[in-house]
Amino acid sequence: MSQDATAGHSPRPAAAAGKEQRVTKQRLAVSAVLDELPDFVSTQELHRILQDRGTSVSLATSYRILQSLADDGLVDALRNADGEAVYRRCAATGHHHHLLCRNCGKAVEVEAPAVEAWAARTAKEHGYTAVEHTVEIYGLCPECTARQAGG
Amino acid sequence: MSQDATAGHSPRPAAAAGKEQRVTKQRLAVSAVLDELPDFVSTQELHRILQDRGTSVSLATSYRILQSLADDGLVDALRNADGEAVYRRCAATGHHHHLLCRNCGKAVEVEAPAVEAWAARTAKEHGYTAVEHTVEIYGLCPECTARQAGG
DNA sequence: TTCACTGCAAATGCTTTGCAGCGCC
DNA sequence: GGCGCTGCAAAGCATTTGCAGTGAA
Repeated sequence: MSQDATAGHSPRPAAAAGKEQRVTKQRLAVSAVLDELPDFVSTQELHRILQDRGTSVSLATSYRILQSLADDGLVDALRNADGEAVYRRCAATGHHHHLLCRNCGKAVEVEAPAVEAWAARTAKEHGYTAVEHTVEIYGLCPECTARQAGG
Repeated sequence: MSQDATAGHSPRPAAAAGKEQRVTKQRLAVSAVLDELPDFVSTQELHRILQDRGTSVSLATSYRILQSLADDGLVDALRNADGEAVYRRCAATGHHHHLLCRNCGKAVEVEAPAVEAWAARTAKEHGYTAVEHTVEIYGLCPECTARQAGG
């Protein structure tokens, strides 16, 4: 269980060490994309988005910037089910979850106040702090359900 | 969107497919180790333990066996903070979720009847069928919380 | 006997790192 | 002008896969 700078929030004093953080266009580009995406993105995905915009940033640099941001607590970092590192801007603006069709991929955004409350309560019961959660619902959307029923 | 046998529980009918499961000494050895370990082990770790015991099993086979066990719902499978797949014998046989410490990896199994109900209701509202869901809560366990607060 | 399982090693894909040049401060 | 940042490509590592031999049923 080696645990270094991988996931999440290490509340660390900002600007404690002597290393300063330079403002480069690559860093701004990454930050801008994160601002616009409400959900977690993998580094690979973010890199692809940057390419689409023309603000191409090297893949290695994308990794470095995201790690650096996570290290400073400016973004949330965790792993998705595939084991990829995923990041999200820390501000919890419009937290929501997804209802996904496992056949056509269609996604519906859903809110889950009950789940939020449950997660918070459960975590507190066990003494856990700095809590965060992921919830995904997989199923067949109406169209795909009909298609499968039909034949 | 590859979400198959990765994290958590996919309630699937046991022994549904035509493939039978043969009882080999490798499979028994892996199963025996899992029985003795109360916590999550990575495949690499389990492989090392097997070597120490003399019941050496190939690394690739270890991967295959663990995946197969997880596929049959006989073990819990998820990812630790390093992105490694980790497995543990399923204490609770029923459907449940996890409360994970993002610092030390400690896991607590929790039940969430409210979440189950919410997921089912939400899916139905949107006309989704054959529903399944994943829920994970990440936070800092009491010990790690104290450690971080202290210094 | 049959065919799933196993072991080996090469392949895959995400992530990290060394090094030289560039640009922010 | 100094030094952190970037890009490139190769390295590193966990995990997967092809293939042929072995053993469970």
